[in-house]
Amino acid sequence: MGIAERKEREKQEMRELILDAATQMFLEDGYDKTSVRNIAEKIEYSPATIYLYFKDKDELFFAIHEIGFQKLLSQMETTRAIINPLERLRQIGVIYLEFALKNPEYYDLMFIMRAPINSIKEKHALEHQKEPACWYYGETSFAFVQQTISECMEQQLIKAENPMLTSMYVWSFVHGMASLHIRDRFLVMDLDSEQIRNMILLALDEMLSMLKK
Amino acid sequence: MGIAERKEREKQEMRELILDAATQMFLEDGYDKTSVRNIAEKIEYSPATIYLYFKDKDELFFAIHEIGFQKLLSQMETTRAIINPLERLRQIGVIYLEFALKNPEYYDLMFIMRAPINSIKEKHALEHQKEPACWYYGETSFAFVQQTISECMEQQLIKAENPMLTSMYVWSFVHGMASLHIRDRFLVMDLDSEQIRNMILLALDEMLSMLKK
DNA sequence: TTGCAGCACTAAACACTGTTCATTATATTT
DNA sequence: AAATATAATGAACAGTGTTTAGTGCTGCAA
Repeated sequence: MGIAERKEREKQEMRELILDAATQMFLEDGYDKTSVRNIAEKIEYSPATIYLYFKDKDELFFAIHEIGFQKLLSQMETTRAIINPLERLRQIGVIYLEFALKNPEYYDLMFIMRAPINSIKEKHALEHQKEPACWYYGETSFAFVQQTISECMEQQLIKAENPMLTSMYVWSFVHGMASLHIRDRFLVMDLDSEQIRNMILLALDEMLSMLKK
Repeated sequence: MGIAERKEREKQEMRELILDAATQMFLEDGYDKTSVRNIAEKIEYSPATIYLYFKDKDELFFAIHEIGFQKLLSQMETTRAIINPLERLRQIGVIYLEFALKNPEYYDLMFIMRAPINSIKEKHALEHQKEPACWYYGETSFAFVQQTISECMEQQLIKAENPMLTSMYVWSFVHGMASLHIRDRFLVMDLDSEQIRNMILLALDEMLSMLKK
C-alpha cells in the first residue's frame, strides 16, 4: 500500500506548508493582520484549500500555539541540570520572562489571546474521555514548575506549603509582568523598554527572596 | 447664545446615546462581537453617524475603557477610610480582584486588550506637551497603590524598599491571576470557577504575608 | 484500455466587518 | 424668502472568515 502512504505523507506536507507560512506571517504581523487569504496567497493556493487541512482559523493558530509551547518547554527543561530546586525555579522564571519578551507574538497566542483557546474548549467538549496532545504541553509545563516547587518545599527552602497554589501564583506573577508589558500597560510608569525589562527581572529576584525561608 | 449652548448639549447627548448603547452591547457580547453597525442599528441611526462623534471604533471603546477606570477607582478609593496602610493594600487587592471577576469585559478592555490602548498611543504622539484626561484614571489608580505602599514602607510594615518596583509587581501579581482566569488559562489546573476564585483570594493573602516584615 | 469513483482543489458567493464620502434633509442665519 | 451651515445618511470600498457547487485529475476495477 505505497500509494496510501504517499498520500498521507503529502497531506502532512501540505499541512506543514500552510503551518510554516502562517507561522512566519503571524510572527511578523500578529494574529489579526494574518488573514486566511494572505496565507493562501503566500503558498499560492486558494483560501478554501486551507479549510481542507484546518477546521477554521482558530484551529490553525492553535497548531502554532502548540509549537510555541514546545519551544518554551524545551527551553525550560534545560534547567533540569540545575540541582538546587530554588535556583532552578529562578532560572525557569528567567527563561519564561525572556521567552515572553523575545517572542511576544507567541506569548500572546499562548497566554493572552482568547482566540486559539476556543479550539481546546470545543475539543474538550467533544473528546470527553481524556485530553490527548491538545493540552499536553501546557500541562507538562505547569507540572514542571509544580514539581520544582514541590522539591523546594521538601528541602524546606521556601515558606509556602501548597504546591499547586504556589505554582499558580508564581506563574501569575511572571505572567502578570509579561502581559502588562506586552500590552503596553506599563507605560503608566513612564519608563522605556530597557528600564521595564530591568525592573521585571529585579522583581523576579525580589519575589523569590520573599518566598525563601 | 442659547442656540449654540443647546447644540453643544445635543451633541453631548448624542455622544452619550452612542456610548450607552455601545457599553450595554459590549458588556453583553464583548468587543469583537459589538460592531459599529449593530450599535447604529440599536440607536436607530446610520453607522456613518457614529463617526461624527467618535474618530473610530478604538476611540469609542477607549471612552468605555475610561468609564471602567472611573468605576474601579471609585471602588478603590472607599479604602481611604482604612488607616492601616497594609490592611488598606489588602482591601485594594480584594476590590481589584473582585472587579476583575465581576466585570470581566471591562477588565479586558482596561488591562488585557490591545485595541483601545492604541488611542492613547496616538494621542500621546500628537499632544506631546503632557497627558490630560486621556490616561488620567489609570495613572491615578496606580498612584493610589503606590501611595499606599509608600505608607507601608514609612511605617516599616513591609520588607520591600522601592515603592514603584513594589507597586509594579503587586499589580502584576493580581493582574496575572485575574487575566489568566479571564482568559481560561487556569483550566490546566482542572478546577471549577469557585475553586479558582478561592485560590486567587488565598494567594493574595499569602503574598501579603510574605511581603510583611 | 476504458469507465467510474474519489480526491484535491478552486471560483464564486455569503454574510459580515470598519470606514469614507458625496449627497440629501434639516435648521439657522442673513 | 434665500443663502448658508450643519447633521445625517445611502452607498460604496476594501477587507474579513467561511461555505458550497463544481472542475479536473488520480487511481483502481472491470
